[in-house]
Amino acid sequence: MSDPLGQVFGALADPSRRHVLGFIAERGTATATELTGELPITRQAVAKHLATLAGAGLVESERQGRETRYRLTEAGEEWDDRLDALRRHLERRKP
Amino acid sequence: MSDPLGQVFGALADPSRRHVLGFIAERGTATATELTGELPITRQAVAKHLATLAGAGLVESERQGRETRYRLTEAGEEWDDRLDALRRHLERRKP
DNA sequence: GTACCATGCAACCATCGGGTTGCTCATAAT
DNA sequence: ATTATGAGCAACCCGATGGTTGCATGGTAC
Repeated sequence: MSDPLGQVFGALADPSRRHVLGFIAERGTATATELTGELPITRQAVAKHLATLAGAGLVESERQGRETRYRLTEAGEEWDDRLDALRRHLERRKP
Repeated sequence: MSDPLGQVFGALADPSRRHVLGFIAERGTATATELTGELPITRQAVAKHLATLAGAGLVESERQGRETRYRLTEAGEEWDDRLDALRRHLERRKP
């Protein structure tokens, strides 16, 4: 809908989605079923989250045989970094 | 609900809310009714947006007589700056 | 070829979110 | 004292969202 910033913020607003982003970031790549083991939700729910992240341009997929591997886009990597920075920013400023 | 980052991202996901943030940023301070003139929505809708922004810690209010003036918190100012930077970031990388 | 495994798709459900209208309350302004 | 203005409920509407279950499909492995 032509509100790129809105889509990105919307995507990052959900904790599961941030977790997914972080997990892919440290693994380099992941599939929906792999991610499912990491979260207390079904594979289909994970798939939806991945679709949202893809819609926001943070993640992209490539089908390899019977599985679909996701990896971060450049924007996704930038945001993963920013998230780290933000978390540290919060830690430092709170206690 | 103890997901500070989520609340902030959620707050920033909405264009009206980003507009409100920017408007207060350049004015220094604003009331709900003032803001209403800036957006195609009712005063009550604006009030809800302000409540959301306040909940995310981006804005704070102070009642002065019969009006309630809102201004940015420190976090709010930081985010307003980051938003500017992000927009410029997007402009530069797209065309 | 048969069985298995990761996906994809669709319907459905409950909650949330952005928005509205309508009314009351308190503080100015006259 | 009356009126006008700004704010604060509360109830309601409806579309989006996070989640589920159930089933169909297409590769892989035997």
